Amino acid sequence: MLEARVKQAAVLKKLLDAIKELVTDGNLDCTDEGIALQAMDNSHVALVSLKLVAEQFESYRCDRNMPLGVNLTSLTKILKCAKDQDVVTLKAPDDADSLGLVFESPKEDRVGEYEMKLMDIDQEHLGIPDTQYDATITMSSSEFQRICRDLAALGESVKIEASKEGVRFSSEGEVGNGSVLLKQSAGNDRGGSSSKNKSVKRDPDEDNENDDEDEERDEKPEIDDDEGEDELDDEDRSKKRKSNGKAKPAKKAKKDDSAGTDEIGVSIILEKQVSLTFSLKYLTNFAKSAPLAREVSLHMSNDVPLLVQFDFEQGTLQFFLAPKVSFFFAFLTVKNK
Amino acid sequence: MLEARVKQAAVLKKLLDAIKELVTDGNLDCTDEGIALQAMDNSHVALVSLKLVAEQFESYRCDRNMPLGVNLTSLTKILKCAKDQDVVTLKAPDDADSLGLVFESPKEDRVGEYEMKLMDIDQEHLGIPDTQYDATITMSSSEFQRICRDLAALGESVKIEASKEGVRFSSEGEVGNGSVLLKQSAGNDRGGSSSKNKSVKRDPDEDNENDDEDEERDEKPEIDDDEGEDELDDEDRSKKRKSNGKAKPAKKAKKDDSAGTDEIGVSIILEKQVSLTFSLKYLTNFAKSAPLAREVSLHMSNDVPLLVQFDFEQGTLQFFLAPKVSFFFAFLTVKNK
DNA sequence: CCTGTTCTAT
DNA sequence: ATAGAACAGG
Repeated sequence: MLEARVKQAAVLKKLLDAIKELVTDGNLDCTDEGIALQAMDNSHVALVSLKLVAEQFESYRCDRNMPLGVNLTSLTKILKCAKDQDVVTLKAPDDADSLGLVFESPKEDRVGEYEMKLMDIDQEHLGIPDTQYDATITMSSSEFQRICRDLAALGESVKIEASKEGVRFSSEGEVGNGSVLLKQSAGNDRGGSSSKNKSVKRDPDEDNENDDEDEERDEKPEIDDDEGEDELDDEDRSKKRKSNGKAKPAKKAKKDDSAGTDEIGVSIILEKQVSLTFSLKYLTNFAKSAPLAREVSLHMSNDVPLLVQFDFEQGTLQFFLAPKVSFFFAFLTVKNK
Repeated sequence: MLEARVKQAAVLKKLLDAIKELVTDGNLDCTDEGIALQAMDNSHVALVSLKLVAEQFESYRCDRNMPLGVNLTSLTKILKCAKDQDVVTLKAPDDADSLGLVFESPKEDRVGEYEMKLMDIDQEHLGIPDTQYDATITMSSSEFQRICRDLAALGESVKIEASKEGVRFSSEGEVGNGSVLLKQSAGNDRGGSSSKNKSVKRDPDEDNENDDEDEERDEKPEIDDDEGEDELDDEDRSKKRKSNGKAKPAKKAKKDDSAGTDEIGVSIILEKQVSLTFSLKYLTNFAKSAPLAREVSLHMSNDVPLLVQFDFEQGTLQFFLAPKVSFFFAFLTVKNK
């Protein structure tokens, strides 16, 4: 059986607001590690991957793996019946054909009990390669959302160009053209923009791109001084980012944040310059996850699907989208061979 | 002639927002006691009864009884021309074929004068029995609204079950089932839940139900200790509640409110357990009156129309709705025989 | 955290 | 025109 307790209904609500327009049905894969959902979007262009880790539930118990086929529209409706600060308990017996949800007000004077019918969903479990990306941009999620909204007013697609100076989003359309250039924050220029950060994530055997890395280094020797330290930096940063979901006190997620302020800034970890074009329709949809996390990271390599990732306290939400010249399925399967 | 002065246009606006969707036309029955409106809803399923008492107007004068047939949609339009704190004066000569409305800004630097055409409406004046109910639930009007909205997302109808532990609203539908249990507030458990409260409202000659009352008493002797006191309690409480409309300072309407806080809590006065099913479409409509009053009271007896009542400073707004097994008209006429 | 307001989408 | 969602303020 499954019994998972979530402190704040708000998290689940935001999650569903974030993905319900992209995916209408999906399996909640419940294991002892947590709850995951992975699904192609309705038009099979984008991939959504959600992970809620068991440790971050208030309590979590899952005796055996079970995929719970849920209609996300229905689940959204039911979650609307919870107040933001209600404690949510998800319950499903082993042979469940329905998912139980209990919403308890903090004062415990109000209990909502709901039961949602489940459905059988044939799950093509998609292998997502743990790719290394040529460029990783970390920025304010709300700024990302704003840019997508703004540019969507102009055109259908956006070109994202990442260089070490910054990242440029540009779009063209009937009424005109537009572009937004975000400069890398000063502080991040030190910690980011160079090659060492990524080496943390990179598999040691992927050496083919190291030449590029060196090239990049040569171009900016002045920012490579504290390389050894940065490896630690990066690990540290990602930890903090994770615990940073919507918690206000943990504002200085990056210790190397430019100003001592709570501003997020833009950090670019660049292996090599990339320039990719994506459908704004999808990006704006991804950007709806902004309420979940202060930061978003965009992971890009040329001719490879974009990864848009939101790390929040309870887990991670990832969106994959093929560039307009689509290698998406090739990309997805390449890793499994 | 009629000349009635209302301190705050906001009250009238909220009133019309509350009922205009249910009733499009109706007679404003003006007497020296105040202004009343009573009408079946458009589909003749629910009954709306509004009373504005003369004493609660800033000034009130009505020389002779006159029914003013108004189209509530038109009245709503005209009231939109008033600011919330404008002083409203309703004027109608004895032979009126139109109703005059004057909106004066508090600073008296702005005067709006409007005239609305009246219509002749054949008024079947419906006798509403002053029934005693088996269960009376008092709760936050906004919570009531919330619950109706939530459950309306699941199903067409709601079952309301009142017991001394609390009240349960439940609904079933395609996507699943849901229920909300509100526990009676601790403090209210003392004042409520027993039989004596209703004796305040009951006509002395209605003795047919007293047997039931005694039976109920025998079943729960432990809560009958402070009976004599409670009669006073109830009178006191209803007075306070009435003066409580939307006035923020008068928060502790119930002196026996559980916490000393400004929370409303749930109070249940139970003669015997009831379980009734109602159309959520109508309840959500009734719940639109929430802005008028912090509290709403639900009065129920088995197989008898529900009374949903909002008491506000200037008067009372009542809604009657037959349970899904409809004895409504039988109920309405039974008292007139 | 709730209320009131505004905007948008239907 | 209305109702829901997002936002700001208290």
